[in-house]
Amino acid sequence: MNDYLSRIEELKLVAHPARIAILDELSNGVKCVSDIQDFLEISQSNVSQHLSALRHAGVIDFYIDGRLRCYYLRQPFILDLLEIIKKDYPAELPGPECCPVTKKGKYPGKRKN
Amino acid sequence: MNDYLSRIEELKLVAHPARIAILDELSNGVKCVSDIQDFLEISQSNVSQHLSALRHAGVIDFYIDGRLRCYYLRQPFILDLLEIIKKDYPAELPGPECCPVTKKGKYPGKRKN
DNA sequence: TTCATATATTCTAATATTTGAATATATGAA
DNA sequence: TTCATATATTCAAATATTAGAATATATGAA
Repeated sequence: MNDYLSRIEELKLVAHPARIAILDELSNGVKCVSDIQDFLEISQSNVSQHLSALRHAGVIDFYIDGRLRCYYLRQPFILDLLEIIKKDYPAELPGPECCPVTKKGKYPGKRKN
Repeated sequence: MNDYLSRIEELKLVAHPARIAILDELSNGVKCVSDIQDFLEISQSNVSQHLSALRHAGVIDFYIDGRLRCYYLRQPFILDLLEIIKKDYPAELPGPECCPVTKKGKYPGKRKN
């Protein structure tokens, strides 16, 4: 229940184009900051800020190779998330029965009106 | 690509405890606003605002039964999202090889330092 | 009609997020 | 040492999100 809420927090943190792009890249393996910068069109400090936010949330982590920080994915949840972000879906779910023109129908719940 | 970005927008919109709770409830079938209010502990106008935001994004829709607005899920993507939000995951992914104490290792990328 | 119920909208204050600019730090090379 | 590279941090401005209060609207019942 608490875990459920923290997953929503994580979702919120991650729901950003640059962050998703970073995570998508990391899902293919370790990347250092400069390599991440190369395919993102944002400033160095901004890349760093995104990495920092993701790291503080435990979504990613890094190890060091000389001057390079080698970032990698830590949260398994992210892999599934990336997958469904890229998946194709039908335009919409089959709806409940209601008139397609007037959009009127019967409420199946117990509330009486 | 454009679709990919709009899915991230949708993710951002949806990454909120009340909205996830609403969508989770709707994933079990049609609900009218009052029934949604009953299990959420937020004001009527706030429920309405969340529903309005979700509807404008095409995530949900409604039909009418008298004074009731019967909301239902429209976006198939949301069902998969709800599923992974509730799924259990191992604490972390198997990391790349690096010293667990000093956190030092070799960068596998082509960048030379 | 009039009323009560169901729901939406508008406005506003509080708060959070995002970004760029400037600056700081750490490390390997010379 | 000194320097250049790789990366982080801090600050401030711009912007977006959230929630409550007040009010509006639509509908069925009386």
